[in-house]
Amino acid sequence: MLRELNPLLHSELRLAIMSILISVESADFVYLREQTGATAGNLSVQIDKLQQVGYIAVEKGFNGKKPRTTCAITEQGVAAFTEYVDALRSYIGKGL
Amino acid sequence: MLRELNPLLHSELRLAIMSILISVESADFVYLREQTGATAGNLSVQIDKLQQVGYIAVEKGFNGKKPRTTCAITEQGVAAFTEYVDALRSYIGKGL
DNA sequence: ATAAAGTAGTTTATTTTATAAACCAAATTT
DNA sequence: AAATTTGGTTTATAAAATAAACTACTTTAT
Repeated sequence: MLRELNPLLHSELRLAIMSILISVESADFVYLREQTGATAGNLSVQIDKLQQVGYIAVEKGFNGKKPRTTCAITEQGVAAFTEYVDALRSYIGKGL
Repeated sequence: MLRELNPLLHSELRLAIMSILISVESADFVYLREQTGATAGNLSVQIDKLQQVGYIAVEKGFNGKKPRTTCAITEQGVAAFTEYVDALRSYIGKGL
């Protein structure tokens, strides 16, 4: 009846990152920090985790002279996110 | 855009407890343990937390000679749960 | 009657996670 | 050239989740 919630996605910040990336092709570190309101440290850690499990792809390059970290969701990430959302349904019912 | 998720409800087990209690008038400890698959220790702790913030009411009585802990969601709990679900929508899109 | 096992939990300890604080390197501003 | 800002990472601390151990009975078997 109640499905299991992927603990990697069941975290406000990681969920926010995924939620943004699923609708946006790609986003850089600064944009994600602004949109989520997270501290840079926390964001850095959580991006790392999502990358390590293959839910997002991270590219480090430069924007002129400034470092620039760009993130994009992967196929695996889309699948995991979709399943997470589906599992959530078992908790919150249709009516709500 | 992305709403904040009540951290008290953003926990798989506490969410499960609330999800069950919102549709059931009342449920006892054993039923909750069975339905959630949680260990008794974890369940005990999380029930305590939900009670301390007033989201559920806990009654300790006896069923014959056996101790019996009964839980029910409160009005506050319903409100909090409803708002949590609403906030979730900002992360997962219309699909829900 | 008593030892063994089961029920219904709570408390304490351990592990995991999240968050914040401190730091680094380079670029920009004053 | 000092101070500040940008774009992060690393390390330390706080908070959570989980498991293990324990309490206090009750039931069953011997």
